Amino acid sequence: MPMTPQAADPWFSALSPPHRRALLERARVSHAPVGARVYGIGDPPDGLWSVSEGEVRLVSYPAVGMESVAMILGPGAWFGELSTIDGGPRPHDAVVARPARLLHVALPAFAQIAAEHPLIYRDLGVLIGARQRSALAFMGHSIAQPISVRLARTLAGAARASGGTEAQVRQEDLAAMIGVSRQTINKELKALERAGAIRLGYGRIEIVDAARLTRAD
Amino acid sequence: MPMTPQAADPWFSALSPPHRRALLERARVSHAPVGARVYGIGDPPDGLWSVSEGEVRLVSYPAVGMESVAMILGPGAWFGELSTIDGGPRPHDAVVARPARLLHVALPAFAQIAAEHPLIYRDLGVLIGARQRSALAFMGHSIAQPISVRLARTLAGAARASGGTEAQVRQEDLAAMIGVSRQTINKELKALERAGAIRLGYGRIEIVDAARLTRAD
DNA sequence: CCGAGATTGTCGCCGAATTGACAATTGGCC
DNA sequence: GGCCAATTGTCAATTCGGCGACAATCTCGG
Repeated sequence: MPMTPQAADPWFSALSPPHRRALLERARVSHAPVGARVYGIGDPPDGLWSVSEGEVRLVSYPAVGMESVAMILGPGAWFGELSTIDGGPRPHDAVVARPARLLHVALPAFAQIAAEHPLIYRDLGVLIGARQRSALAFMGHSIAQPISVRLARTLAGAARASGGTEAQVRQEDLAAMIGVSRQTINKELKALERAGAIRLGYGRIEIVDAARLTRAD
Repeated sequence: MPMTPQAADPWFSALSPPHRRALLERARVSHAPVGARVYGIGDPPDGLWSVSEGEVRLVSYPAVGMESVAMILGPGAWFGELSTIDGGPRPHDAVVARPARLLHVALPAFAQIAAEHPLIYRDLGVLIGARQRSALAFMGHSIAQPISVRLARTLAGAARASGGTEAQVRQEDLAAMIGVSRQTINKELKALERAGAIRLGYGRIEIVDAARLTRAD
């Protein structure tokens, strides 16, 4: 595990060296235990964040009493860019799912970076664009693809975020991400396990055969 | 109807005057008939566009033989920002739905603007951010809200895009936008009509009582 | 003015997913 | 080590929306 997992992130590693350096220099390190809320939905912006270690999840509440995990962020991922660029309220809760070391570029620090490197806004736009492309792909799937396919992609994504072959999610989380009931997810997962693609555990799912998983049939 | 409907667009009108001027100065006017494709899905970026008159729709194809209208753009709306900032392929087809006058800021022109006004990238990021917030809201609804609510919001949005109280969409388009069958949409529309919220026509839907429409129950 | 194609209105049947319920299993904590 | 809460596994009943089909209505172009 490298000292700077940010180097493994496609967005961050594509930045120009001065921009990379500026972000890292202005960032403060902090640690947060499981359950901590980095920021809450509706909060005013407080700058840009990155996960160095552990896991952060962006969750929203589409209806009262319902919780939906929108994104799982592992080491190297940057987040909080939307409110940072447009100044609007946070669209998600960001909660720590596994003990985390975080980088935080506070809003004044970001403003200083921007004053020195105005093109940092272009980078931020590219990051939002990447999120937008993910969102578009997700919407396409949710309308057109059967549950088995969506489940397979969600599983693969969750495992990739954690950087391994294991997704630490409850079946109920998967259900909320995809928008179906837990019972339906359980049935599909059992089918995937019978097919030898995954192995089911308590609060975690191990991916045994990634090829068979994504070749959803 | 003003000479520059762009002034009515919240994004464009919030730009700094120099940025506004730069975009308008570098833009070329063009006209396009119904059915014309401004750009196609997968195309390399060719710059930024805006609707001056008429209507453009962004459509995607989540599955073979399936067509889904993602967004309806009326006078004043700017589009094409995603590929312009990240250089990636177009995520949609942009097709003309009503005879249109368009503004086009070609990629080299945009590069010149950016060289002179680097902060234009911030504006572009804000525009993508607005789209991202819409997408997040949409995803929340599509998972959690009943069809009647999603239909009401989609109708309201379609009418607003056209700048009036009438949405020029086929029921089949609504079905594809929301992700249900045309028959289901028809049933819900009939219910809304009985409730006095809308009036149904051939290829168009008139909104009679916007309050009753959004107070979906 | 009229015909062809497009769009809407409405069946009934069927399959899939939700709901509600409950037992079995697991993991953490005192 | 043992208890409690959380999670998983599974069932039956029921509802909801999809699909195929077809008539009715509308629009547009010749």
